[in-house]
Amino acid sequence: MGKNLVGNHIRKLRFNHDEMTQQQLADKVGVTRQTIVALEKGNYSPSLELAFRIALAFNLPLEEVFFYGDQTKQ
Amino acid sequence: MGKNLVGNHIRKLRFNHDEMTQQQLADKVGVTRQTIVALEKGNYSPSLELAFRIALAFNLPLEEVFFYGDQTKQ
DNA sequence: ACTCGATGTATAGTTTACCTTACATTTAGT
DNA sequence: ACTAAATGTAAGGTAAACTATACATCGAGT
Repeated sequence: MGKNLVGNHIRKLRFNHDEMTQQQLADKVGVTRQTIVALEKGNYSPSLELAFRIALAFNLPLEEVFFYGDQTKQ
Repeated sequence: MGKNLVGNHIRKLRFNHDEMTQQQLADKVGVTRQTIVALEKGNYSPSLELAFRIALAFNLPLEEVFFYGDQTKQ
């Protein structure tokens, strides 16, 4: 119940990005698949450093992948 | 020795922002002064959530406060 | 029917972000 | 000279991010 205030579009972006799999994204940004799973599920939000690497993996600015202010909006 | 790849402009921004003190910024974003000190010194990078709150405190997009890719550049 | 890749879930362990407290140093004001 | 605000530094503790391993489920091919 971490009251996670940060959301993300990782799952959506993975599919827009040539059907990238969790494992492929994990490898690309240098974490384990478990971490990607947890982020997609919203279990916790990533470190800033990891957030930057994920944004880079999608060639997007960080704020188009992650957003502050509750929920699935935006 | 965290090999911190994320840098920030917090100290600079504090002075541009009506001479805001470490303590004032800490209060505004809901952490202790020690955390601000550590961030300014580059001891570690903040959580994504805290990064968002700090950017909000300066009324700037996150990527104008924090940057990825080594060093004092940018 | 069988295999295999992708995903979901769980548990235990390490690392690091952040807190608390405390004290020392510098600078400005009186 | 004294005080007080702002900053630097350090040590011990908690919580959350992340790893490692393991197993289970589901869908697509063959």
